[in-house]
Amino acid sequence: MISKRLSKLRKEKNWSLQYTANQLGIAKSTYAGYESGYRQPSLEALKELAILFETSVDYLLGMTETYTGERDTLELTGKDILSQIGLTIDGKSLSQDELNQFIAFIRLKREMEANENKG
Amino acid sequence: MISKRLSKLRKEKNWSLQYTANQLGIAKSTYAGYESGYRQPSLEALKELAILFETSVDYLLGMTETYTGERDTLELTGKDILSQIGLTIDGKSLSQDELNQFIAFIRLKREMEANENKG
DNA sequence: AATATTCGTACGCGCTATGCGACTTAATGA
DNA sequence: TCATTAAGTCGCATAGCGCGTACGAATATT
Repeated sequence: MISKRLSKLRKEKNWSLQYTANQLGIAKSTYAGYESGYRQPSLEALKELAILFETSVDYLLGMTETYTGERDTLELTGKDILSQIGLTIDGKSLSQDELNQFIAFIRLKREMEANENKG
Repeated sequence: MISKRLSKLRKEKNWSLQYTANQLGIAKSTYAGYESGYRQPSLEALKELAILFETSVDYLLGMTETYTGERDTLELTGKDILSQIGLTIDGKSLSQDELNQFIAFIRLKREMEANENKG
């Protein structure tokens, strides 16, 4: 069950086994074992998988059919978001300027990916 | 994390280790190992635990309800930060991949600014 | 065309740690 | 007092996790 869902999720993102394994910090053969059903991930690896694929552990294990779990979410484009919650990187707080640049960066990246998928 | 939650759930139901193990069809020492943190359940056992305690696997693993509203700052380089709080841009959730790129981007930007100040 | 790189798949090995039964200790009741 | 139940710990056998490695096929690079 978990193997099929992992395979499905990875292919949806057009990721290779090697790239996915790199993201997780594990060997390619290890991740490949998860997808083939030859291996089962440890609990720690399982959590990492859910985070990487933006889904829930319950979904990976086939406990639920719904894609995502119900985690608290924070919309970064929200007005005055930094006054609600301070965001830091390496202990140094993020400026609104930096956040705006990031949002623009992600929007551009997503747009480019969307164009790539067109062919 | 999982050990604490199991212990809490079992005590809420006033179940003994033996009774709980019987419900799961495993040895008492095995289940006791889960609660003490000495052992980790297999994925199959994990699912059974979630069913028995009428909860989710994500809760047992601490993927949900770990984010407390008390926190006023969020360190983005924190491990498994996205398991604590989902970040979205334009409603679409941010992947760990994208977050890593952002962190690298900000670090580079800060480094360049530091060099500019040198002269 | 020849070579190099990337992809998915599979195998063997070392070693961790899982699951079990047996044992101990403490608390409760007949 | 003895029996019963609960909780906790330990040693052992072995299942299986994670890794490196290697293969054929497909794609990219020269």
